[in-house]
Amino acid sequence: MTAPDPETDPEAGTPPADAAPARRHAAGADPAKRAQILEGAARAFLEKGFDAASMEDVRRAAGVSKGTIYVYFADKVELFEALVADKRDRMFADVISLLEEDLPLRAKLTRFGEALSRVLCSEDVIRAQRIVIGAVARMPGMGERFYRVGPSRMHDRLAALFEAEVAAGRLAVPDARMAAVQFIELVSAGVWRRRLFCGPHAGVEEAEIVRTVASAVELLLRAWGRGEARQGLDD
Amino acid sequence: MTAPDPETDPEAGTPPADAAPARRHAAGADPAKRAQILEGAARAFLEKGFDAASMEDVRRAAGVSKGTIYVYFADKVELFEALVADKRDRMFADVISLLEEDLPLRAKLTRFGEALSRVLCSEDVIRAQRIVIGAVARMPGMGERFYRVGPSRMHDRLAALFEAEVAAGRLAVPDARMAAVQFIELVSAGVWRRRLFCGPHAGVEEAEIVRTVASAVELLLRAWGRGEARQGLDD
Amino acid sequence: MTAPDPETDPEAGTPPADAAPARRHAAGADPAKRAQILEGAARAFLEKGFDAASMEDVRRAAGVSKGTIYVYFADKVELFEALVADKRDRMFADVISLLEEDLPLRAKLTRFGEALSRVLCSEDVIRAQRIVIGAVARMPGMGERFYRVGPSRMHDRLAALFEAEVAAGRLAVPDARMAAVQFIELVSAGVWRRRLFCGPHAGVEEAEIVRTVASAVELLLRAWGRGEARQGLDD
Amino acid sequence: MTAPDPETDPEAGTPPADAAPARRHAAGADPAKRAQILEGAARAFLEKGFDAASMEDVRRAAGVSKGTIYVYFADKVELFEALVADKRDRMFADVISLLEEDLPLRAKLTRFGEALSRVLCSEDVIRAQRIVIGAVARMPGMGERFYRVGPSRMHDRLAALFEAEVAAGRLAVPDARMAAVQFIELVSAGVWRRRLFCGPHAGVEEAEIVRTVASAVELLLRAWGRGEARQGLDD
DNA sequence: TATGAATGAGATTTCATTCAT
DNA sequence: AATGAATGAAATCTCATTCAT
Repeated sequence: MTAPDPETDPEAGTPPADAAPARRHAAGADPAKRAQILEGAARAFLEKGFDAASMEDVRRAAGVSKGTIYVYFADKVELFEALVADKRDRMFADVISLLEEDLPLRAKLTRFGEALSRVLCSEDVIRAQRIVIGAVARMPGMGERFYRVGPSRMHDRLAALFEAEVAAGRLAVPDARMAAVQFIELVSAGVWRRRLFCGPHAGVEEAEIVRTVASAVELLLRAWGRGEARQGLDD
Repeated sequence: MTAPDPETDPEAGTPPADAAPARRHAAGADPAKRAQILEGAARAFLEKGFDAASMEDVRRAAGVSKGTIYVYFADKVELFEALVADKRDRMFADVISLLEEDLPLRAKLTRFGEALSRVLCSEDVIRAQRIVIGAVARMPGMGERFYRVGPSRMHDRLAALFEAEVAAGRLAVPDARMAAVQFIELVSAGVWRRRLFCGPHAGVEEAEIVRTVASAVELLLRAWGRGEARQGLDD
Repeated sequence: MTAPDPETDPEAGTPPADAAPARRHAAGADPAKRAQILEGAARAFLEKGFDAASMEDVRRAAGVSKGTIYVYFADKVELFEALVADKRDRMFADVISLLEEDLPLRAKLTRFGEALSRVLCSEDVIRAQRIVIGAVARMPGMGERFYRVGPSRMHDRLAALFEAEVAAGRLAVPDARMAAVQFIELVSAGVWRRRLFCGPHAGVEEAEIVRTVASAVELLLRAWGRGEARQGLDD
Repeated sequence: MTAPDPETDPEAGTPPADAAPARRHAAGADPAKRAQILEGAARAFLEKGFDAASMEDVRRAAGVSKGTIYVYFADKVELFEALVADKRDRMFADVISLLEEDLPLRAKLTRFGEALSRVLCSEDVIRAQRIVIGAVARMPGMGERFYRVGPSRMHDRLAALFEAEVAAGRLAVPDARMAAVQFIELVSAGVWRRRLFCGPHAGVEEAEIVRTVASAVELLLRAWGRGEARQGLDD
């Protein structure tokens, strides 16, 4: 389901780490060192951005030598792309899994919406998105992969859910994918975009997220909810 | 109404060109040359991004000498901020003015939504937004000003419109501002975010925008429309 | 006596200012404007040094346009050399004139020594000397002219005085010029060199100068004084 | 006695080269490379002066890359200050040591005076002094350190010697420090100052130095010498 | 003749990348 | 295989000088 996309998985092609209990890894093939570098890179890039962070910053944060970084990654761009690929997958998997839970529609949408909104608008993730967006001009492939693995996959899952609900007679959406896209937009309506452009506004956000998601759910159900899904809507 | 905010208007403070019938402009005060530099800067920055575009790129695109650029702008950051301030105001004013037109609600929302979505998702504006977002970490003020003059002002106008419609009995939204924020999010649902991360997908976008805006209007009216505003909704 | 050395007088060759009461001067020939530029240059160079002072600093201090400066002086170096030539002459003339006064030897040497030391060690003159010395590598002629017009001329005058005193039987120096050189060195012994390398030490200098000159006079007269010139020396 | 002043010793703080038997030096810690850079800097600065010599000149003279220079020295000023500190200490130590020799007063003063005068008036040292003096306005600390380590320390040593001679009945100076300052001024009387302002006058200097120092010694002893120290003075 | 906006060569400094150890 | 000192291209910015007005 979240099997690594060979095109985007930088580890593809390296011998399986456990093939032999070798004491020594081939050049650039020690997964622990690779992870260590990525961790340092994450710290350095998140703090300063892609251009402003120097390879020296990365080296210092990772605690390895510069030469080693270049054994594992061909250049700064490849390191950054690998880093994004790495974080990306982790980030979205958890949120998507919320859609698999067995809950009433309204509750499921609410939990999913809040989780997604919290993640997307958290300081670190906002910074990461800013950096990725800012780098799209120079690394177009990376942006597209990010979108495909993240938002786009989310749209697919949610659309499938909506189709099931339509089949079950609890929703009357004429276009499940459009509705899914709209819902995902609505759960961070006003918050995500603002956070992208503005610094964090001291702590107000959790309440805002709850309110925004509730409003998104209500808007959706009021427009397209049927049967039990309309319960509690003062019509 | 859209009078230039003195704090954000980069041209504010330059002596009026007609104070004296001087043929010669003061240093850094020739509006034509200033515009020429900004035009070159726009080309250079839009093509490569803030960091990747060098002042030499700007110079070449603008067709002036490096020294001249530094007569008009103290440094690269100031040049970029001036450029953003310059484009920003022009960009949003037109769209907002569509809300003043005398049209039925559904038509007005559709026209406004399409215009906004077209602007926000056009190649140049997307590039500009990517660069601004990518630069927020280093120039926080600029991002905030952009948001305030653009999206935020839009929210205000649309919320006012919704309140008037509520008073007129054509809408039943419980929270006009939330609804405004949601609508603005919906008119480019799925498109804006995708464009931020991905390159242009040759030509498909106009149709997508029309479809998306129509869906946004329907969702809103289906949920909160009253009286004549519900006409045409197959309930 | 202090007639302008044609080689060093930058005004040489310009038509006499009063030849005709012309309303308009030839290009670069208005002595008032020339003086105005030199005055501004003095302020700018004394404050920042030759390299650190920009022609813009000079222009601002002088209150003329850049173009005008270049009408009067071919380049920055020529301006500086003219400035030095200008100040130089004024500076030394007053001190030398003290040697012409009709006073007993001891008093004359004391007055002359103190005046010389005060001038040479005053903040502005120290700054000027630092700048000239620092510029010798690039403008060797200027340093030599400065030395010839200043210290060297001083040596000549004082040597002549000493010879007269020898003839009068009040001094027994075997080498009048050497004695003159020594005396001039002694009147600012320890002070001038220190001031060249160090910043001003709040106010202590006047007392130090008096003490130093007194000691210089005593040393000279104790070694070479004869007759009445030895009065007051506790032998 | 001439132990390096930690504040002014640029090599202080570098890890001892033998802490580990490492073949490889830490960044900016290879003394040979450091010396190579300083050597190049000396050539470049002595030839052109501080401002006129570019880092490119230094790089060329040193035969290293520009990046390497900036590994060893934070910027141009720090490089220059390190260079001055480096030469300064070497320069004065030798001369001062001459005062420790066991010789009759007259011979000791003569040898010391000639050595000092030769050093201070040699072409390279004169150039160095010009540059330091020219840079005092921008780097006041450096000028003061130069004076303290050089002339000022010299005054102290010589004053101590004079005091010992007074105690031994061979000198009757009323103020040993003043006499020391005077003597140091006298040994290069007329030469040092002239050299500061003027270029080298082919080879005449050695004879001039001998003559000047002899005259200085005679002046001092004639004024203040007692007992055996007066031998040879035709009174 | 005086002006000052424009010029562009050149200055200092940074940093992604390499390669001898 | 890992290291990190060295590299040098390229970036930003300054300023002496020119020339159209």
